[in-house]
Amino acid sequence: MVANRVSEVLSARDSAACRVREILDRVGDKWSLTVVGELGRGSRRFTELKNVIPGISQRMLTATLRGLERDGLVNRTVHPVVPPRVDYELTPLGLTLLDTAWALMNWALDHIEEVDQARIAYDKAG
Amino acid sequence: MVANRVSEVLSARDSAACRVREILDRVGDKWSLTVVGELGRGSRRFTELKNVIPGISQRMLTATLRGLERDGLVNRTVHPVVPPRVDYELTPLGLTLLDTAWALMNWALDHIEEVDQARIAYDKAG
DNA sequence: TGCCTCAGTTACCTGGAGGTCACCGTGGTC
DNA sequence: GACCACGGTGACCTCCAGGTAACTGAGGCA
Repeated sequence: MVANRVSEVLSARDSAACRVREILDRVGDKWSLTVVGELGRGSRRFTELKNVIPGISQRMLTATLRGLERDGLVNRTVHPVVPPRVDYELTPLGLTLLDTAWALMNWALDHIEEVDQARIAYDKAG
Repeated sequence: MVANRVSEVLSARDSAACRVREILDRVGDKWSLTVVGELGRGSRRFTELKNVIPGISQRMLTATLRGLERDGLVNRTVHPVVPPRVDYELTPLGLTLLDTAWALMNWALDHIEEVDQARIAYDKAG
């Protein structure tokens, strides 16, 4: 994932921004929070996720789910049937992350328009 | 910044995860939140930021600050003196983002250790 | 016999984030 | 006349996140 890119230098720093970067390293990649958001609605199969998340490739869905599983945010349950059936669901830890993601979402809902306006103004002033 | 990488496809989606991605596209790059965090402590000059943020290059600090300014999160004040003096500070909008970043930070403080443990366990299980 | 589904894995390739380094103008100081 | 601080800008390069496409294996079904 995006991880480790930053941690090198910043691990020494103990500030708020540093802590924020640690989670961004873990879930700030292209698909993690999207997947967590979808799993927030309930348990999902691999192919269900693939179909419901537009644009995600099979490879990236696998990689994202592995990353989330590794971080203890998602449980992977394999049913030994054929064709294979694999269910994914949020762990309790994953649910707490979902809550925090909602805080982010609320900020977005409240302020994204302001940001867009600022962009337009900035670009017009150029 | 990281922006526009995702927006293409996901702009159609109206889910929580999508909204979260919008902000991650804006502030999820390598340095933005670190800079916002530092500016949360008060107004800073360009060189002050460069010195206090370990590892950031001049080019990236400039780019990051421009991005934040463009998004209306940071104010840039140029004092026409020599040598130049430029002050950066959070706008009110930037302050609201800082609050949200703190929510993220608190999640990190509370759960990063769990995540680390999960990683170790996952890697050991292979 | 051959094709289907599901859940991947692997090889290969590309775009762009971000790093390094050199350069700029201005005016004070030595 | 040379060097410094400050706040940049631009050329160049590297690395890797993430995309595409082909392949896998096991059993059901026709």
